[in-house]
Parts: sequence; C-alpha cells; structure tokens
Amino acid sequence: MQNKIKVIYFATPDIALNSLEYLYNSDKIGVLAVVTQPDKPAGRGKKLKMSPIKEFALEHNLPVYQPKSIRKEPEILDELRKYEPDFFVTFAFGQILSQEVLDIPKFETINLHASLLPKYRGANPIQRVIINGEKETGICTMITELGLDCGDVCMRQKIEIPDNMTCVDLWEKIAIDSPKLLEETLIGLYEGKLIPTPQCEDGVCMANKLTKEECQIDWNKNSQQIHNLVRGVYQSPSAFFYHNDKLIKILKTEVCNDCSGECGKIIKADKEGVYIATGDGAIKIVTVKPEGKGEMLAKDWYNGVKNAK
RNA sequence: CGCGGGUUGGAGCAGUCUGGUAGCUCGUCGGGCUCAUAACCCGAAGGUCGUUGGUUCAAAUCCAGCACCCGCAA
Repeated sequence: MQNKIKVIYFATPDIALNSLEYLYNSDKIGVLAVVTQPDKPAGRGKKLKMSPIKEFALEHNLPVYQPKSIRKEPEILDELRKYEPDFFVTFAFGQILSQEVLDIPKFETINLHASLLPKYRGANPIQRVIINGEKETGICTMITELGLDCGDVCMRQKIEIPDNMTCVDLWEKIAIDSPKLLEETLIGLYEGKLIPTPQCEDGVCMANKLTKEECQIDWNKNSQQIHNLVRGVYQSPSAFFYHNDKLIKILKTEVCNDCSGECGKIIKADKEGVYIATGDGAIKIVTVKPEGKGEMLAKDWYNGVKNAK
C-alpha cells in the first residue's frame, strides 16, 4: 500500500460502483475507505436499504462512513484524516462538501461529473441532455471547489447520443467509461503531468433536479420533444399521462408524423403501437407500464382498455 | 406493521358486490374470399381462474393465511 496512491471514495448510487471496483483492483491506487449516504428507508415496505457502494465495501472489508451531513460531523473528519489520503474522489455522493473536508487530502478532491463541463452543471446532467435532445455529452474529472461543479477540469471524454438512446443506456455507458478516466486523472495529478484547466464561464448551463411535474407529458409539444422526454426519464421516474384516471407510464416511443389529430387523443392503434396526436403530428407509443401492472406492449394495453368499455 | 392496485387459455382484459357447468378482443392453427394482403368471412385448438385452507349441496366469486408483480410516498 506504501507506493499506491491513497484514495478515499465518496459515492452512493450504482453508477459509481464500477469505478470503485476498478480503483480497488488497480495496481497503482489504494482505496482506504468509503464514504456513502446513510441507509435509508426505501421501496414498498419502507425497509432500510444500504447503498450499493456500502454493499461493495462490506464485501471487501473496507471501512465505511455514513455521515448524515459530512459538514456537521467533525469526528468523522478526524477519522478520515488518520488515513492521510492523497485524494478524495467523489462520484454522485449526494452531499455538499465543506472547505474543511476539501483540505484533508494531501493533493485534491476529484469529482467525476457526467457532462461536458461547463455545460449541465448540477444534479441531473444525464437525463437533462437527453430531454434537451443533445447529440453528445460526456464525462469530466474536475477539482472539487465549493461552488457547484465549477472547479478546473482535469480530463474529459465525449459520448455520442444516438436518437434512440435512453437515460439508462447513457447511465450504463458512463458507469463503464468512468473508471479509466478517474484512474488516469489520479495518476496524472499525482505525477504532476496533468494540469487542470479552468472552465470557460461562457458556456455554463445548469442541469436542475427533475420534478415529477416535468415528467407528465404535454401533448401540445412536438413529437421529438415528447420522444426526448420519454427516453430522457426512461424507467425512472418515467414519462406518464393519465387515461381513465389511471397513471400510464410510457417507456418506448417513436416519432411518427404521418398522421395527426387533436393533441393528446389516440388516433389509431396497429400491431406496432398506439398513435397519439402531438403538437406537430403524432407519436407512436410502443411500450407502456400502467399503474398496478407490469411493462407491456402499448397495443396490448389498448386492446384491454378499449375492450373494458 | 407507510397508503393503494393486481394475479382468469400464448397476450391484454371482463366476470367477483347480488356463489350455480368461464366470456371478450388480440394472437396461433385450419378453411374460405381475393390478382393479392398485414384486410374481410367461417371454423378449431388452448384455462386445475396465483397458492393453501375454511364456509357451502355448489366457490373465479364469500372468509382466513401465504407467495409473487406493480403504482404512490420516502
């Protein structure tokens, strides 16, 4: 462990799991401990659930720290100091750090952010880029400073966004691409070969947290916008609309502007899906998940509801 | 014990309140019509109604337990 770069890893969701595993197994990097969010009630039974990061740490006998708020628990900071870490690495940790925390590592605190900074700073870059119909995004490693995702950028990697990519696809892609970028960043900084560059303030835009309200489909928008929303919030929380007072989530769509009608009305249904009128034509609903039911083909769902009348 | 919905032929649903030999749409298979068809017409196959127990002459339906799936909320 002496000649390894000493790292403490701050993360919570599974997108950061690959990177933890990769760094943990790296010859040049030693993960000393993990900091993650406290176990929280989750799911239907309201049972306490630990983060994927904690599960990994427990399996590999890594020390785990779970502050309610890292800024307000000096005793945990004292513990972290004892490791004499070279770097802190944060990846979707979920808490704001304080200067006192940033001062602990010998070198820097490195954050991995899932966008091409300075674009899409903030909580939800992955979903926002797809909702906005971006053709490319990426991942950046950056020096963490007190402001929101505003520190100097160390390394960046672009990711293409095909028209049918969902946020889940992008999420997985980022999980896969992140480990190497993190490792190279840490080694580069450690050896002094990597010089971070400040962000250009001109291109700043924010990726604010998603609200439930935004996920309800506005049929007055055009088909491409609705399609982007559907794939941008795919699976969680999912775009939705109401039909007969039932919540219907829409999972897969295709833009289909060769027919039209009154916005929000079902125009027709065929073997491929159900067609609903939008602001500039129609969109084909391929897969849905009605409230209380599992995922099903839209044509099957429609077959059932038209029959129930 | 957070609130709520669901489980019925291969798929999606109705039937459950008011127990009495299981129905609709789609799909599948066969036949017909047609120049032809994903369209139309005729016919067929396919279900121990999630599971266990109870009540009853009789349970998909009423009662109790269990399992699995899902929406909300966190």
